[in-house]
Amino acid sequence: MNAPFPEPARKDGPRSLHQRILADIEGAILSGAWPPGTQIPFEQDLAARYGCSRMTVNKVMTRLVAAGLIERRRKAGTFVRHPHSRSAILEVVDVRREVEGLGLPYGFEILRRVLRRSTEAEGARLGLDAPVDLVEIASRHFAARHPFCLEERLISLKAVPEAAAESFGDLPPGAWLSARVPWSTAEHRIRAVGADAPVAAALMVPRGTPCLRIERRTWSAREPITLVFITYPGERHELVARFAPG
Amino acid sequence: MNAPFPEPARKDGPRSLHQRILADIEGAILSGAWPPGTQIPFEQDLAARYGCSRMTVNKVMTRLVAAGLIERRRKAGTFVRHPHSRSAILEVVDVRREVEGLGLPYGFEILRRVLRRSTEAEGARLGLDAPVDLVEIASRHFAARHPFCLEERLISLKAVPEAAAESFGDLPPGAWLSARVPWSTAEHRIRAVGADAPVAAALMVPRGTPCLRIERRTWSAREPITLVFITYPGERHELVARFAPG
DNA sequence: GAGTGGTCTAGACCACGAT
DNA sequence: TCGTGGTCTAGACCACTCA
Repeated sequence: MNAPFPEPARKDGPRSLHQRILADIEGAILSGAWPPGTQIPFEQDLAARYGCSRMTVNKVMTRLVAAGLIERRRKAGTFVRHPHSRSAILEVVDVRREVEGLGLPYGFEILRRVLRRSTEAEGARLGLDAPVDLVEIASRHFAARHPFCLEERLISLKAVPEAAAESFGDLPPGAWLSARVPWSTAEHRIRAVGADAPVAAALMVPRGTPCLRIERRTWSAREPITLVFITYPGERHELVARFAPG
Repeated sequence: MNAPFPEPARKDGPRSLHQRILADIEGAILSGAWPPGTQIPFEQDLAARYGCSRMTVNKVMTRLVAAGLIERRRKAGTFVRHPHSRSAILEVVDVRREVEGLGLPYGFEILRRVLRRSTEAEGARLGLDAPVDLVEIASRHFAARHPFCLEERLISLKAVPEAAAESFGDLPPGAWLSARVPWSTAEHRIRAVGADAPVAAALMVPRGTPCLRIERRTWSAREPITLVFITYPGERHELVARFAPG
């Protein structure tokens, strides 16, 4: 879990030294070259490597801590943080926590799991140039034995080959992915929809019931990882986000 | 538009010097003591004021720039930035831009405007200890002469006394507020709802139509500013947010 | 106890841009 | 032109925490 020095990112671009160091380290983390838990070289070593003073490296590290990409412990060193969310809107992907946060027992069930090639429409949604192999997983999350939400997910096997061999019997795909794959960008699209027949059946509500539907796409350095639709039944479910300006 | 030195925030708390400086300046901006456009004292003056080196002040300023609270121009100085949004989820409050971004002509109409005292339920929602005077405004936004969304808003006159005299005939309340009041925290709650009778009438859709409803609350340094519900009809409307980890 | 990060200094030179 | 921010140095001391 130790990292060598980061590969210099691009020769062009960054004017200042600390911007270059920042780009190198950020690149190593977001590309997956330094997966979560990796120990980053010490400030002194990085300073020597870049031929600069410790202060310059420290400024970069301070920014990375503020950005939530790394955590630091005195004497122990600096480590790549595990993926995390910044707002409740993002935490929705960990449905288990959401349910348990309500004080309800959590349940989980796989409805469908298929290995196949991406269709043209999916390729467009995922921003693909050419079709890729993927896993399609439909699953249901329960709270106190009642359907809580429906999850329909595609995982690109080009980005995450291990997903082909995973049954997701124990760990829901969202949690499995977030523990394994670092991501650089995510996009949410949130809509109100009326339940169509399959959704109504899965969630056990009348057809036409207003549902909150979240589409989430995740990339790692331009490579699409996953596309997921999560559908919550009825008017009770709320998505909450808190912000500060900047 | 020039600022004196910032008032020290609290005597307790912040351990390190640059944390104290950060808290002071951030406090001055978010409290409204330094409104947008205010010129902040020069680095050298702040360093002298706090009895520290310029480097220490600079570290704070760099963080404030990264946070988007200030902008800096060589030779000119450092200024408090005008309020801005970080994601499309926040930009939703400027419905006009949203509509014009679709290439459609924008329209706006006030349905109701009432000066009154807050009810108990509203006080709870706003996090008030005691009732306050407020303005209640219902308005409708149009795209290409079709109802685009319904806006139901409360503005606290304790936080924004000028709102009592404002008719909102020209400028929608959202735009009026964001140009005037700095905010420190906002909270969104997003739900799917079926249109009830008044909503169905205002948006000209059948009752029960799934609608996306956003509740947005905004505070300035613990003082509630506004509570607004925005309801979009049907399944076509999407809320989009893009994130990077950290 | 020793090594790490946390913080800070008192300078320095440069580039930009307002005047 | 020349004052401002942008960047960087080569040290320093301290506190925490792991071994």
